[in-house]
Amino acid sequence: MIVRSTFLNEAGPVRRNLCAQVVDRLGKQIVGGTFSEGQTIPNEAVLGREFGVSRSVVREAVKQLAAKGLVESRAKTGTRVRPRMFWNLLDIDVLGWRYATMPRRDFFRSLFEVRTVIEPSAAELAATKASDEEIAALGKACNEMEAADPDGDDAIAADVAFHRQILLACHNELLLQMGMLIGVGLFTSHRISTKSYPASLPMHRPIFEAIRRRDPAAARAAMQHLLTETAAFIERELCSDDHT
Amino acid sequence: MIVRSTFLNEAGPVRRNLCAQVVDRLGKQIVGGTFSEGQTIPNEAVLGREFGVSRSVVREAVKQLAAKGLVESRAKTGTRVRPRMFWNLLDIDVLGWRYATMPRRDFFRSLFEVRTVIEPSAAELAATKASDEEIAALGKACNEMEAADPDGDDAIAADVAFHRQILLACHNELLLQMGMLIGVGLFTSHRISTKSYPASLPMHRPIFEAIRRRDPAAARAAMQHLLTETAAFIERELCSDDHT
DNA sequence: AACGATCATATTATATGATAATATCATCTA
DNA sequence: TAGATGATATTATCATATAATATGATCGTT
Repeated sequence: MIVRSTFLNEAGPVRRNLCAQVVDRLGKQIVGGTFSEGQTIPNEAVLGREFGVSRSVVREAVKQLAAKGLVESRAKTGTRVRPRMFWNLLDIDVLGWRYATMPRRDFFRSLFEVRTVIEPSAAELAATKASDEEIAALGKACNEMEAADPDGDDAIAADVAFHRQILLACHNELLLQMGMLIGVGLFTSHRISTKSYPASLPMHRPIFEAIRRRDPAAARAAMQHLLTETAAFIERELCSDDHT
Repeated sequence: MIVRSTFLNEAGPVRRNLCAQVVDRLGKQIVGGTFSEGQTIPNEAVLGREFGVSRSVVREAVKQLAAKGLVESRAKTGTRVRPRMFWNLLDIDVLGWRYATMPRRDFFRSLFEVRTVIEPSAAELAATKASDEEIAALGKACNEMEAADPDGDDAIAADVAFHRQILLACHNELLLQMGMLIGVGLFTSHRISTKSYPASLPMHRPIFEAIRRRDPAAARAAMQHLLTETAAFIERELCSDDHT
């Protein structure tokens, strides 16, 4: 049942520890709602049988999920799912599981709200603090966006790189990491709505130009514009598509 | 050497698992710089002897640290500290360890930069989306801030509650969790600079009033004002104090 | 000498089984 | 009914053994 991925070193789903696999599967189940809040999940021995691994592996996996705030284990009581409120959504895994199981529309709205909070301010900050090298890198990212095949993976990568470079220019590690969360969201976006890329593409260069001119207000405005327009575009697309 | 905290149920340092203790101690060491980037930490057996616990406990702890991005373990190679860039700073533990070992001035600047990015936008958003109940709660938090003894713990708690309530009113789980990170920072702030509380207190009510009037622009401006002034106040205080 | 294959070794990865700690629940007693 | 007591299930910790695997050494070939 379990694929011993140890033996597949090729392309496929990255070669990983059994423990990591269990974390992933259990995590998905919990975030996906197989077990509801407050419910106790099967005990370690049962999970071990279910996943085809030893109790030690299950334990290590459960500990990791506990560190992510998903569950809490206590002797005799068992391990129970903590209220969603305590889930560490800023954990990249949790976020991924969440994005994967969320209704599309909710996902987009939530993502763009966060982007709207962070990115315009970040652009403003970057216009103040960016070094010449960072500005050059941003220009390069801009070029790569324009050069990439809109339907290929390079396009996504270039888009993510552009936004990441702005955060990088803020010289603030916390902001940078928040940006990486947004990056995860962007990847998910692209996978769902391919048409938004060509639409948003021309709005990127003005952001770069503003930052290069060291014009914070213009940078903020340009980023704000990009986000507003892109959000509206995707909203329309979702409307015409279906009503998931 | 190790205190079996299982036996002390009193006030003291919260009763916790051995595993959690090891996570905490090892985590602090790593973030604090006892081991530098790329360096391999002692193997599981040695760490076990050092902390006075079995290898299994060390393993579970190391797995958790790996989940936080601090280390990476591979067979034969051992467990090595990952580059700081990969550390999951958005993890509440990592952030705490980091704040504790950072120079004060850097800490404050970084914190206020993040707050300036998030909170004005959040205030704006809250003015749009807050429910009547949430506005009432915000008002209550405001009253409690004004009523609290400026030197007591209640003051900090009320301050954190106020800012948290604004994030809560945004109805966005990601923003809320980012806010909780700021909360951790606020606690640290208060512990270092007690004098900033009375200074910032009168700037809170205008924020509440703006949100109650559903005036997004005013809410943003009021929050911006609070942050700018408080940051300046603390900067001055640090200057006159010492040069850590 | 340079290079590649092979093997020894150290370390983590996984498995297994035993004991301790502890929260829940039923039962008993006042 | 309330409180104490004990049985029980489950996690917490420990100890030990085996497997997998990456590093570095050794050796042989060119």
